[in-house]
Order: sequence, then C-alpha cells, then structure tokens
Amino acid sequence: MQAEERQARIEEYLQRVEFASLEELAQQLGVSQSTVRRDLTVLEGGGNVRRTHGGARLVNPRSDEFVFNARDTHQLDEKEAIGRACAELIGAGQSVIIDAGTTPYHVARYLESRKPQIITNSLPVANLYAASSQVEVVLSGGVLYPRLGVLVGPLAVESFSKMHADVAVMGAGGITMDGITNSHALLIEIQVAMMRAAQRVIYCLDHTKFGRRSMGFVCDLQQVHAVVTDAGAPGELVEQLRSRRVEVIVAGAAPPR
Amino acid sequence: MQAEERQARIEEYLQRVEFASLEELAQQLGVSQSTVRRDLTVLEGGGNVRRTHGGARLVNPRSDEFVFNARDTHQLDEKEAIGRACAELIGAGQSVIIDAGTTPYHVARYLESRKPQIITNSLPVANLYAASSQVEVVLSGGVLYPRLGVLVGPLAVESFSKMHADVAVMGAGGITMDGITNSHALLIEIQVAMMRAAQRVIYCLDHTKFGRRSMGFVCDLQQVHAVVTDAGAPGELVEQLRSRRVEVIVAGAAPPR
DNA sequence: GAAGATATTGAAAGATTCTGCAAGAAATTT
DNA sequence: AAATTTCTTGCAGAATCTTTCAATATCTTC
Repeated sequence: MQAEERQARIEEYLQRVEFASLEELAQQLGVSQSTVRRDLTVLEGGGNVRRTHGGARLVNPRSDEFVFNARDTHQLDEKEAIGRACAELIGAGQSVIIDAGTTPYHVARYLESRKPQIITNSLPVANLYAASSQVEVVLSGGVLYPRLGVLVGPLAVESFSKMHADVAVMGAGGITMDGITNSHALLIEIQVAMMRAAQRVIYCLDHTKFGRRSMGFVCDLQQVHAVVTDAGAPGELVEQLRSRRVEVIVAGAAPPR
Repeated sequence: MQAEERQARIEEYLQRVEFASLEELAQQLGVSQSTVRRDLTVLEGGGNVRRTHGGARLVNPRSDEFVFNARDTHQLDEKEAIGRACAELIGAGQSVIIDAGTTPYHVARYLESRKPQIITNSLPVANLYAASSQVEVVLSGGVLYPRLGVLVGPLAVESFSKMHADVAVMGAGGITMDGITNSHALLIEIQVAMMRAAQRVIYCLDHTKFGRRSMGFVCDLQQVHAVVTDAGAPGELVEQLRSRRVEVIVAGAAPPR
C-alpha cells in the first residue's frame, strides 16, 4: 500500500473513532506499528492529528461553552506563568484586590498559600475560594454582567471606593507608553476605583497586550507600580517602561506539557 | 485505558457530582489512587478542577449544590415543589430579592421564564444565571461566608437597605405563631434589610420548619405576606396562620423522578 | 534491462514514560 | 498532643517510544 493512502486512511479512521491505539491502527492497516508511528509523525505535522502515549487522537477544536474558558483559550500557558510569578509578589496575609478578567483570575489561583484576603468583583474568582476556609473573599456588589461573570455598575464602584487594600492585581486590554487602556467602559470606572483603594498596583498583561491600544483610557503609567508579563513581551517596550520607573517582571516560560 | 481519556472522564464525572473522593474516582476508573492523583495534578493545571484533601472538586460548578449538600439534602422533593409553587406567585419582569438558603435557591431555579430581575446575596443563585442574558442578577456585596456561599457583613446589609424590590423570597429556620426565627445572627440582620426593601414578603418553609424555633428572632407574622410550604405542614398551624391574615400556599407533592 | 543509489519497511535494543506500591512527610481530626 | 487520614516521593516493573540496522522495494542512471 502507498504511504499517502495509508495516512489518509488513518485520518479517516480517526474521524470516526476520535482515538485509536497503535495496535488497533497497525492491525487495521496490516502494517507494523513502526510504520504507523512514522505515519502518525507525518500526520501530526499536518495538524489534524495528535500523537499520545499509546495511540493518536483527533485534535478537536474544543467547544469551550464555559463562560470563562471561552476567552481563556489563548495564551493559557503564558497566563499561568504570569499567575505564578505575580502571586510571588504578594505577601502573606495581605489584602488583595483582584480585577475581573482571565489573567488576574490565574493570579488568584496561585494565591491560596498566601492566605490572603481577596477583594474582587469577579464571580469566577469568588467561586474559586467559595468553599475554602483559608481564604477570606469579599465580593463587591453590583449587577452581574452576563458573559463575563463580572459585577459592574454604581454599586460595584461604590464598594471599592470605600475599601482599602495592600495590592491591586489588574488586567487590561493594552499597554503603551501613553498608559493603560481597556475596552469596556463599564469596567474602567471600576478599575479606577480599585486602583485608588490599593497601596500598590500590579498589572498582569500577556505579551499580546504590549503596544496595543484599546478604546478606553484607564490610567497613565505613573499610577502603575509593576507589570508582570511573559517572555514574549517586546524588549524595547519593557526597557522604556523600566526607564519610567515601572517595575517589570518577566515570567519564565511555562513548563512543557 | 488511555491517560487522556481517563482525565476526560474524571472531569466529566466531576461535572455531575462536583466533588469526588480519591477512592471513588479510583474505583470508578479501575486504576490505583496514585494514578488518579497524577491525573488530578494535570487537570488542576487546566484550571477547572481543584484538588483538596481527600479528593477533588470542580472549580466552577454549574450549580453550587455542594454548598448546601452538607447542610441538607433532606426534603429535596418538597423543596422543589415549593420552588415551583412559589415561582408562580412571581409576575413577569418583577424585581425579586432571593434570600440565601436552599429553599429560596429552588425558587430561583424556576424563575427563568419570568425574566425577573434577581437581587441576592447568595453565590449559588448568582451562578445559576451567570451565563443567562434573560435574567438580570444583582449581587449584594459582602464577605463570602465559607461553606454556605452567602455574602454577609455590613456591606451586604447596606446594599439591601439601598434597594427596592417587588417581592422578597425568604427562607428561615423555623416558624411559630410568635414569628420567624433563624439560626445565624449574621443572616438575620440581612434578612431584615431584605424585607424592608421589598413590597411583598414570601417565606418558603418546608414542613419541618413548622413549629420549630431557632435561636434568633427575625420578625413577627405581621411582616409576612405569604408562606409557601409542602403537604406535610401541620394543618392546625396553617389554619392559625391564615387567621392572622397570612396567605398560606401548600404545594402539591412533587412528581416522581 | 541491469547495477547502484535511495527510500521504505519491520524488527530489535536502548531510552523514556506510565503505573502501582510502599515508606516517610504533611495535614486533618479527635 | 496523639491518632488517623491523606499526600508526596522514590522505586521497580511494565508499557510505549525512539533510534538503529538490516532487508526489501523503488528509483535513477547508463
């Protein structure tokens, strides 16, 4: 049999079963497992098939119906690395404001050991520690914004303007030398209140946010004490930020999966 | 079995039960606990699963039933019947305050078709409609009370004292001719604020609450407009309540599951 | 069409990963 | 503080993967 034909048949077969073991494929095609392995390596290069220990499986564009996963699928590894790095900046028992958005969410995930007091307007973050007695969670009031699970509106703004915290862990849509920008007008007002309530402001921004400018202006760089990003951030902008006395932490690459 | 498949099955299983012990998972999958541990470590990296001492639970449960499971899985059928009956008392588009606790939670479940505005201090209720654009959810602020998923404290009280609503759907620990009682002092203050904010007050109480008296006094019967209960409620007390101009609705028995 | 070069295939050896077990460490409970 | 449960770590056996090599098939060149 022809190599190409064989590979086509493997892919076709996988379309039906989603996953197949080496043995299964070898028997199905009447060739040795070695050959199947080689074919799979080729197919993997094509992108539709992924090898696993013991076989191969179709790459399914996973339909992330879940509210927060939807935005999350991009730069997941980077965000996790940022989350870990940023969590290390938080001292034990501090009160921490956590902004809504996926990147701050990942920071919150790594915060449990610090036994912090978390103040947030993000429902996912609150759920994270809903059953934990280690972490005290304070939720701002507000109207629940459907898809994002964020509390917004005057009640939310008011909540934060009455609070005080050691640190604010923020996310945003973009950062340039002109400052921080974000897309949702509703969120900006809250972010401003969060920053006012906190002694120290940390922005967590993956590299795709660098040099990007969203519609709404949040604040200029003077109000930002630190930025945590990943290794993909453009070195030039990082240097410029540092020259403006913004501490920039570049999280190491995520460990291989 | 394949590692990936196994992990997918763990996550799937957790979607249903929200928490599972190591032993349970190991038995379910026919592998050792060590393997389950390792799988959980991987899944935890994905963010949807969280390890705990003795097992694992879902981070963003669809319905936070687990919060209540500890307290009462009792009278589930009755509570569902009460939920349905009470939901019928709510008009379309009304603003409804939903108290924390399992019985009001079941009312909220049947409210979607009414397209209400829900005001609550209960995290499980908020999660119920977090992804729905049909139902507007307003969450009071407050400190998240660990096991129950309730927002408490001055911020919560304050939130409700500033609001207005058509109806308040309440739960409690007990009802007698002397009034409503509840066990948690922290909750009572909030309940009082809720009732003040609402035009009409409905208490949802399964039959075990009748004639029972908890530690803390909430309010007397004058402030209660209606009580929804199930068929097990003692007829005598029901009559007495009616003689005091409290409307009492007895929900029919729940259909078999 | 034949001889040599190249590619493909299957099998075996060594490297890597996965799994289950057990001992010591850590956390939780009484 | 002791006792119990649960977790981590190290290890050995099994399964799987990669590398290597010989045999066969295919291609190129004359």
